[in-house]
Amino acid sequence: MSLFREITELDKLLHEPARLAIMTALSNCESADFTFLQSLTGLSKGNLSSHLAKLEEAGLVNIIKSFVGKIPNTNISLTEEGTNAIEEHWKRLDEMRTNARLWKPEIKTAT
Amino acid sequence: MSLFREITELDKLLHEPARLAIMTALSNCESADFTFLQSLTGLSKGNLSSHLAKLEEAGLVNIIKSFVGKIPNTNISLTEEGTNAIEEHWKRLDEMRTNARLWKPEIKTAT
DNA sequence: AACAACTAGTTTGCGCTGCAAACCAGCTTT
DNA sequence: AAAGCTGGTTTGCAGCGCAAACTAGTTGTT
Repeated sequence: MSLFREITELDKLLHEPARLAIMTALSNCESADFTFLQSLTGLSKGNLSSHLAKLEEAGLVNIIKSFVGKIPNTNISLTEEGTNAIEEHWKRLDEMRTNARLWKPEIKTAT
Repeated sequence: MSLFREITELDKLLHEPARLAIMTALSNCESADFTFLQSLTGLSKGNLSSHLAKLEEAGLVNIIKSFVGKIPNTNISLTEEGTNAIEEHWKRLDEMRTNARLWKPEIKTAT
């Protein structure tokens, strides 16, 4: 029961599909640049930009802007906090599902 | 890459934490009543009511109202469509994660 | 040199949605 | 008979995600 209640406390910041994809991707590489994430997720530049801004504000990602030759480049990586957060998030999702699977297939009432 | 794009096509109706919890719960029992779902999820009656209304509108759950003695009782179960939808949703989440895990831990660029 | 088109993003505006709070109807206890 | 349960529904608004518009600089093209 209690494991289920946790799902309603899931961090919306991480659970939003676009950001879940971004964070999951970042958790499996050292870093990625803006354009890579854009083609990975299929998001528009605008959406990606604002999602990244939110993740940065929350302290979950580091965003480093530089120039590669003459061309601006935005490199994104997880902070330690971000790494922990996305790991924890997937753990909660797993727990919810496996917890439900332990049920007997009966009719559930409140009493 | 393509598996990742799917995440941005995740059904928002199902992905919302409260509804994900409701649907996952229902997928592991024959049916459940309103009060059971409320204590399971910790949602207020108001929220639960409107979430269920949306799921019903979408044809994902059946809602049967009756009286148990003198007390009204609302019983909720998945439709076949609902059963398929939640199963498919979890499958997509799994695919995203496992796909990311296959990556080499390098720096990802667009080129 | 001037102009169009492209790269790499950011900002803005609005429609939708989830949530809390208010409300409703009937039952029950005092 | 009134206060307080149970079992919900409706309402209002704040916040969010998205598309479109915009910014800033680079690379052809003529």
